[in-house]
Amino acid sequence: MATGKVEEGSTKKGNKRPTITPPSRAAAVGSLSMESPFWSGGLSPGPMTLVSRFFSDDSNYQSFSQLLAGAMASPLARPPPPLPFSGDGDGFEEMGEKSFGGFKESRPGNLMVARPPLFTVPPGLSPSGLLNSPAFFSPPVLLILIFEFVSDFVFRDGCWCFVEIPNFMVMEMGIEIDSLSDDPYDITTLYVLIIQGFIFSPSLGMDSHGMSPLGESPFGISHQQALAQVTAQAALAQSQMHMQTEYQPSSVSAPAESLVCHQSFSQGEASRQQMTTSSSDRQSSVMERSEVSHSDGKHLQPSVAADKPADDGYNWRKYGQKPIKGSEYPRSYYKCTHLNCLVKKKVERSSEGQIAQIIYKNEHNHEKPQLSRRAKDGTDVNGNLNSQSKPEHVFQGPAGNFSNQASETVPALSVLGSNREYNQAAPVHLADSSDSEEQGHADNRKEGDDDEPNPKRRQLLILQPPVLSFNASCSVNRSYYKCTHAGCNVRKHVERAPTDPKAVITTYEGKHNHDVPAARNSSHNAANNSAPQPKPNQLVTDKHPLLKDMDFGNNGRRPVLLQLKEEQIVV
DNA sequence: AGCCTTTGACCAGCG
DNA sequence: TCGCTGGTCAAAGGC
Repeated sequence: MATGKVEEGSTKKGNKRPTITPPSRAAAVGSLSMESPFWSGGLSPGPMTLVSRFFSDDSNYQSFSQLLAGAMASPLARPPPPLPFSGDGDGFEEMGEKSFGGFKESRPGNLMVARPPLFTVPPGLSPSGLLNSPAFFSPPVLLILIFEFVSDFVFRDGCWCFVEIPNFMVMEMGIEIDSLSDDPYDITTLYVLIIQGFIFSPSLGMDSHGMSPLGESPFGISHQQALAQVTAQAALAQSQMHMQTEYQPSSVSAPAESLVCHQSFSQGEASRQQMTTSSSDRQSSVMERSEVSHSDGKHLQPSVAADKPADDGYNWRKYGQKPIKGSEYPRSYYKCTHLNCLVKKKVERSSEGQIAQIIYKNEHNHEKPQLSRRAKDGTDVNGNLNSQSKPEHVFQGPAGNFSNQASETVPALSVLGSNREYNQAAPVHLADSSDSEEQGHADNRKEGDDDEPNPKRRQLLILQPPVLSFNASCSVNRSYYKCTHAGCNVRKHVERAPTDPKAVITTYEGKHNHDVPAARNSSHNAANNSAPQPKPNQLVTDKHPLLKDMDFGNNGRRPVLLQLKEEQIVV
């Protein structure tokens, strides 16, 4: 595949870190054509291929939207889904036909870059080069940018600009481009594949093996590797949901606490980054929330590479570690710090430093510690019911399965993260999977005693992009809304962020199948400034502490919120 | 001061 | 019995 090559750069520690060289213009030009090798062989390109194309410097193919356009125009493409909502004149309410690279594609009429860039890359630096920077983009930041606004890069006015594209297009692309089913999980997978291509490849690329069917990705990470990571993340989220079943209406989605929370990055590295003011601020706002510090140059790796295993809500004390043959990462042994609790867990990491497996022994004989006090004194103050870990829970990464077995296999990734393992455990909550802070943010939801995860909830968990879960403490101020439109099952879950009473985490479930009730638009919108146009099954964080300093240029154009009926649930 | 991590040593099981 | 590996202990040091 001639999309680009991976070069090696050196890190501060002397480790080689791949850098990305954008593919040649010639290679990218043809990508616009349906007859191009991009689509040749009847095989649709994988996400990494898309990403590589996306990073092309070719002026004729510089927009991610165009990639999407190509996907939309694929003969395999399904008809675009009906717009779930009408916009606010911002360009989502209309579908039009535009021509890109000589073919027509169906896309919103005003999808073109019409507003100031939301994110700007300094001139002379392409997104690929930008992402090559050790910590320019912390995963959470980029994920937020992408998931929150489903954005797009275009080269404009000498800068790479981060602009907005409709969410549904990406979803559609996810289905068509990668020949994935219309299973939302697959869609999510694609999401993350793409994003991970942006974010994680430079570090993961240190391991050059792993050729995807499409060839080695220009990011040094194979499709399978990325998929494995995504799978693991989703599985982790699922497992955590399973293990931490809360008192929560089954129909209400739960934040995927663990997914990205395991994403780790170096705060110190971040602080050294020289970037545009806006981006810097945005990043720092997130970085400050992350306790993860990777001074070893692995900052760009998935959170799972963090020193601490994914947060599971309990406090652990490491009591030993053993070197593993063939791996530079030792196996770590942890004990639950709760008095008389015999639960232990061992954490094994892959050759890349990712958590490959977490094995639990015994059951907790206590409630899950509550975040705020737990981190301080280790006291379990949880007044909530909690479920017990099954004896011998086995959390596995990419190779694991999600089934509930005697040896339960659950995703180790995140991520996420000690909260550095938004397998806070990766939030996508942005916490890191460390047992302190992240746990502090970790969900303190009550664990249920039903061993069988609610199917719907599981689906929602997977559906949610592993990005915006903040391990909110949901024990208080947990409000639920339901769209009152006949036949519309969209629900909204609003909860306050644990760290900032002004911050609200809004989770949408479902997709509106109707237009916005015009009469309600203005008033409701005014009353709910935290009501972005809901994206299907997407976690939307409104003025969350992690985002409050982030100005995405979305002011004044927030989509109106559909009428929702509040379902106050008192726990 | 308390908690945690690190790390070397010890012990047990297994081939 | 020996060597290897897994699991644990406990002292030392850091935060």
